[in-house]
Amino acid sequence: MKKDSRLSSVLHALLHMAEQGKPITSEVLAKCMCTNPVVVRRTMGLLRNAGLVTSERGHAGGWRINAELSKVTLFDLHDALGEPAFFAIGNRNENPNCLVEQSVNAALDDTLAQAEALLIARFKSVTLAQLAAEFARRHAKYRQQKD
Amino acid sequence: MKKDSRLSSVLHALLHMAEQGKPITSEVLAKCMCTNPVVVRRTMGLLRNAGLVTSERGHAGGWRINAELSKVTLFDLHDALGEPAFFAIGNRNENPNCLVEQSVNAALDDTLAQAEALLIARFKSVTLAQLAAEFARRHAKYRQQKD
DNA sequence: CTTCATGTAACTATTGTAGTTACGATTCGT
DNA sequence: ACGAATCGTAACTACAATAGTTACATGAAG
Repeated sequence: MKKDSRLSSVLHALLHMAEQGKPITSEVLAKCMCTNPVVVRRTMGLLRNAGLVTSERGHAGGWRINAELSKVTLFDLHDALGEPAFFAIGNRNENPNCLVEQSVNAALDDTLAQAEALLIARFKSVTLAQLAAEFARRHAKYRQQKD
Repeated sequence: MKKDSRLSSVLHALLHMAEQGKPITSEVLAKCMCTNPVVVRRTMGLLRNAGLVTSERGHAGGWRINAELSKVTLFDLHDALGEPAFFAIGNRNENPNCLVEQSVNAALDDTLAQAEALLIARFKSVTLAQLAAEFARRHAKYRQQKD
């Protein structure tokens, strides 16, 4: 299956929006992410439903962040996107009668649950503010190398 | 995307094969897993390529385990299946020029890498023998409840 | 009232497993 | 030698979810 890159997308968009004070249009975000404005609206719309961003139509319209960067975590974004599945592997049959299959499912479920718990814990611990700071570091280093 | 259930499938098949001394046909395995013999052959063929099972054609043919149960781990099976992707989420663009996107990718990559390391460690620590033992426990309990 | 934007529906493209059909290639029993 | 049982494999369809595209409606600002 094709990987879901929406979390990656919205993080990219949100950090660019954080840099700018004014609203950014779907058109600009789309160009910046090598895609189409409709895809941007569709994805950002999920964040709007969750109250994390606002959108305005017409002249000087666009998208704006509606939350403190230090209070929005990757988990919040993943949640706003509808909690897409983390894993590309899973059980063949979730409710088997076969005891063999039940044992197999239990073993895989247990392992995946641990990995998911780790992912969720990490997602909850990373904020937009931290990512913005990390970007600032990269940016400073880049400018330094350029000189 | 549809989840990859091949690891689950081959575990189920291998444990049934371990129970039986003689070869099991694709037909029987298929029935047991509610699928088609061709799907079984296709998937089990990957294990044969890795030397974990053997197949024989003709009368009294079928599939047989070709390894010690205590030496085959979930990792070995995942490897034999061609190391399918663990995750259903990922970066939009793996080699971006944009420094913002690089920061985002680095953060996600780091988190996913940790979860993947955990999965791999667990997969390496679980053997077919352990799963067979776990099944035996379930089986005993089930027979006890039935009495 | 025109232009700039978002909102949204509808359709296609993509990607990989799963399922199905068909047929070829072996092996064994008689 | 024949025929049935099995695997081997190609080719095609089904499916599911995101991504991409086209088209058009809606609303806000000048």
